[in-house]
Amino acid sequence: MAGMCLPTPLLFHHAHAGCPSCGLLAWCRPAGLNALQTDQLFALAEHRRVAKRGEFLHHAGAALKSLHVIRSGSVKSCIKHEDGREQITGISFSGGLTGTEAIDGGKYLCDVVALEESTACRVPFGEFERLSRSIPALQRHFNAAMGREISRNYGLMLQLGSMSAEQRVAFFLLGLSEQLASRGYSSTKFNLRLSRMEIGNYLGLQLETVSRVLSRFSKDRLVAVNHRYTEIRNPGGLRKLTGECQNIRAVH
Amino acid sequence: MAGMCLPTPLLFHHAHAGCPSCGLLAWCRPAGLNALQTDQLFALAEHRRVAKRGEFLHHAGAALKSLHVIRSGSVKSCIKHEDGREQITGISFSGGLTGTEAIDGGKYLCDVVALEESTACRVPFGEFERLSRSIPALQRHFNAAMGREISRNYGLMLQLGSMSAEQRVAFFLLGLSEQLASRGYSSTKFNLRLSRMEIGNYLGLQLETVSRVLSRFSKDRLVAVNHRYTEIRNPGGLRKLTGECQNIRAVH
DNA sequence: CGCAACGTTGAAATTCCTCAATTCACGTGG
DNA sequence: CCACGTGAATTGAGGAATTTCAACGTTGCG
Repeated sequence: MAGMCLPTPLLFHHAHAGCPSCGLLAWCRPAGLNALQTDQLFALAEHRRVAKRGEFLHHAGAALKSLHVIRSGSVKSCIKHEDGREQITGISFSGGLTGTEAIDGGKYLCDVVALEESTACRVPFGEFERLSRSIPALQRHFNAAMGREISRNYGLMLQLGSMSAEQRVAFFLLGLSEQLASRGYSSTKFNLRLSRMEIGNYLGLQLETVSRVLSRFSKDRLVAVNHRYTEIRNPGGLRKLTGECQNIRAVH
Repeated sequence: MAGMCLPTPLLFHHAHAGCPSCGLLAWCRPAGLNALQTDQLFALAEHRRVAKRGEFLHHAGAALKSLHVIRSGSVKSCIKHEDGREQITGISFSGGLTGTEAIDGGKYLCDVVALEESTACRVPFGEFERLSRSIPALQRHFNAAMGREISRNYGLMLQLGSMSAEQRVAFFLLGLSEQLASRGYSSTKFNLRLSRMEIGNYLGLQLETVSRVLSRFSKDRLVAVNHRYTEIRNPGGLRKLTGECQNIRAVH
């Protein structure tokens, strides 16, 4: 893991209406907010928080102050045990929301770490909650985002609970592909931002198993893999492996 | 599986202030609502929906109309695949909230099925959402409940991802014990409401494995098991097995 | 009583993990 | 520019844990 554990004093830029490809905007666009409401939400947030690979958006155990909406790049969320073991619980791309697991207890349960050069919008939760009361569409959208997180995890549990190594990896690749496609990237060719170990951790497998499965897929012409560069050659074949469970996404 | 798939016309009683041990009350009590607000919430809900073992609170795929707060008994939530496989994603007792996974897509993803004679309060989601805007404490509490669901699933994922069969079963029993204790039941002696198969499904194990692990625990005097009647004899021993991860609960 | 569902137990098969050796990519410093 | 070290990835072999298949006992219900 490249992550270093320093408190990270990151760069912030303050809100301005012209933030064209803002993650927060991407996040709230589906909410159907009008211009005024969008401005209100914008005024709340600190925009363009920049994090290099391995830097933390927040640490597990810290008091919940803000949620983060990913603007660009990608992050992983992971729970840490006292005994040092770690479990990746999610991977978020632009438009993704992190920190919701902290709302109940008031403390983050997860470390959230950038997987590459990434930017995020930081939304103070208290003020956000207050604002969302006066904007029904925002509240609605927020509830939906929480619900999405819940249902996503259900899918993941299905995976971890009852799928073979091959199925998990196939599922993972397809989910990634779908995610990237919905963000406007190629759905068939991409660079993995995760090491074999991280993938294994996410899927409940050992890194060697991940590697072996990828090799097998490679041999069967389902994918072409060169270290982290990945090309999906036969999505249908992968999908057949997973047993037609495409209705539940693996990656958010 | 005992569940039968008929549309279930269940009994309903309408709200009255004197519903003394109401699940909805249990749910909203921590929210710190005043008498008037409690009345408003009460007026919204249909109370004491009765379901016998195997009956459905709602079916996967149906449009989200209501959330349910469990009042007594227990229910399981499960996702179903097209290919027939099923995965239990949660078990809820009194005070538990179900249906949140439907908020995003507007459709329930889960079947919610009574594990025993149970009662629930049915809360129409649209009206609830509206009411919660005018009662900050309620909104807060609802967000917390959603967050709890999310963090609970993280714990479950940790379990499914990287724990041995023994650890999972130990974890499961301890979680159950803790849950029952917090509901005022004995924490050491209880009747499992789940078959071996259901437990296995929940934990990502085969039913035979569950049975074997329970036998082993029995031999080691960690528990005494007679079919579904279960007695925890040595909680410390179980806890040691799990590797001190008691901070994340397995059962809600 | 007899059937059906549940639970237990054993033995064989399989999957996945652990340990270990090797290669590859990449950055550093001589 | 090349040697070197480091971390990531691949591959193999052996072993452990879990699943699968199968037999059998128990319980409850029609």
